Amino acid sequence: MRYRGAVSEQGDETKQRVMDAAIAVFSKGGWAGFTIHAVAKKSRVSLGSLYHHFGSIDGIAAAAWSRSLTRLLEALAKACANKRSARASVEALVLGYLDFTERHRAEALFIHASSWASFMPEHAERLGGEKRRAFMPLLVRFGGYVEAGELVSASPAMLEMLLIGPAAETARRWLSDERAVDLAEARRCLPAATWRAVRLDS
Amino acid sequence: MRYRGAVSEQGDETKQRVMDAAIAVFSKGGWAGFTIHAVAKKSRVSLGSLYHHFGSIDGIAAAAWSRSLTRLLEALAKACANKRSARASVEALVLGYLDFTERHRAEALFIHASSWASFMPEHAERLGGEKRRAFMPLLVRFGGYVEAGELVSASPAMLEMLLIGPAAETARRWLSDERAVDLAEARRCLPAATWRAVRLDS
DNA sequence: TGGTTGACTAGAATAAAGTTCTAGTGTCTG
DNA sequence: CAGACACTAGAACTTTATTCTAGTCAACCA
Repeated sequence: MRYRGAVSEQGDETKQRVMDAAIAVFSKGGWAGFTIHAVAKKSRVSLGSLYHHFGSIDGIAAAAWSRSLTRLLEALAKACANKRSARASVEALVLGYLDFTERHRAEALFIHASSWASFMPEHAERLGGEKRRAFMPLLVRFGGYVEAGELVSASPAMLEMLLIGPAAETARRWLSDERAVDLAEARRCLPAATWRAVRLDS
Repeated sequence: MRYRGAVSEQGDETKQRVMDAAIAVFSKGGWAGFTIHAVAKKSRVSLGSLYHHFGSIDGIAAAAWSRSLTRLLEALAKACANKRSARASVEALVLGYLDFTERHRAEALFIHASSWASFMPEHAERLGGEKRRAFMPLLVRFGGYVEAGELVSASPAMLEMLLIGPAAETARRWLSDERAVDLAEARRCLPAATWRAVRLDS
């Protein structure tokens, strides 16, 4: 009694376990340690299953990246969800990014270390689309503030750069060297600075 | 009559050619095509020489990354060099980043695609140090503006995030998909926005 | 109920990539 | 001139990614 539709629960569980293992393996040894054998061993899934589910080691990385990014964006959407003002939303977004980075270090590391341009063509396009879709709720929210004249008028893409640029750069640096950046200071400094960059009236 | 000090000109030329080849190879085929055999073929340097000069394929990537980053930071320093005001410096920095990205696409791609955390321990520490050193002139300049009360008071690291965060994020996006972001709009929008984020008095 | 199908698992065999090794060449230096 | 040194060369070897053959197991159906 294990079937439900075309894909079994067991297969799905296996996939989740593989992605968990991939992130753990990468987190411990970087690209150098990120081999399909290491992922197989860590997840206790055979090579055959790995290739059945993911097609290649890039496929594993792409799936794990995608899942991690989705989680990050969900966390950000949730962080802004109940905020009333544009300013509160912006600040919650920035803090949410920093929080996710600190609380889910391995996943954040994986997101930043493996930009989807690195997985070649086949994955790149699909992942780009997924990213765009996952970003939608945030774009809608902040697009609304632009319409309402509370944020600078700019294309969604530009707004995104201004909103997450400093937080993303900070996350990157912290992930590659925790001493390089003080997250506590970032939490104090970045939300207001980001707000200054995007608010409409000075 | 080819010697000058401990290292020959010929060896140095070879190294440069290898780094050029590495960047070209990566630019064309991403990580998937980035093999030591491909770099050897493209640069027309033998495997023996490659390993003599760089030690490993990671060593090649690290050297190319380091050289590219140095060039970027030199371009940024130059862009700010003759600017008098804090605002002009900030705006020149942002525009310089976007210009470098567009004019040296392959190198910019390499910088962003291979964050030094990816090359494991041995390279990571050295590269971190090199980056910090190369950043020095900019930190001094902008640190001066902080002292003078023209920029928000923040640690050098925080200031760096605010200054290059949005431009770096924009570069990343443009490099992975040129349609995703409009560089012309970025040039219009980011300098002023970055300035708003870092200027002291509102 | 017993055979067929399809998702999934398993790991040996193979192909591809990274690294090491031995053997040079040519130049400088004592 | 002889030894040391920087560099070049590519074959041999090792490690890693991928493919292939051979299963197991649950659902479905004649």
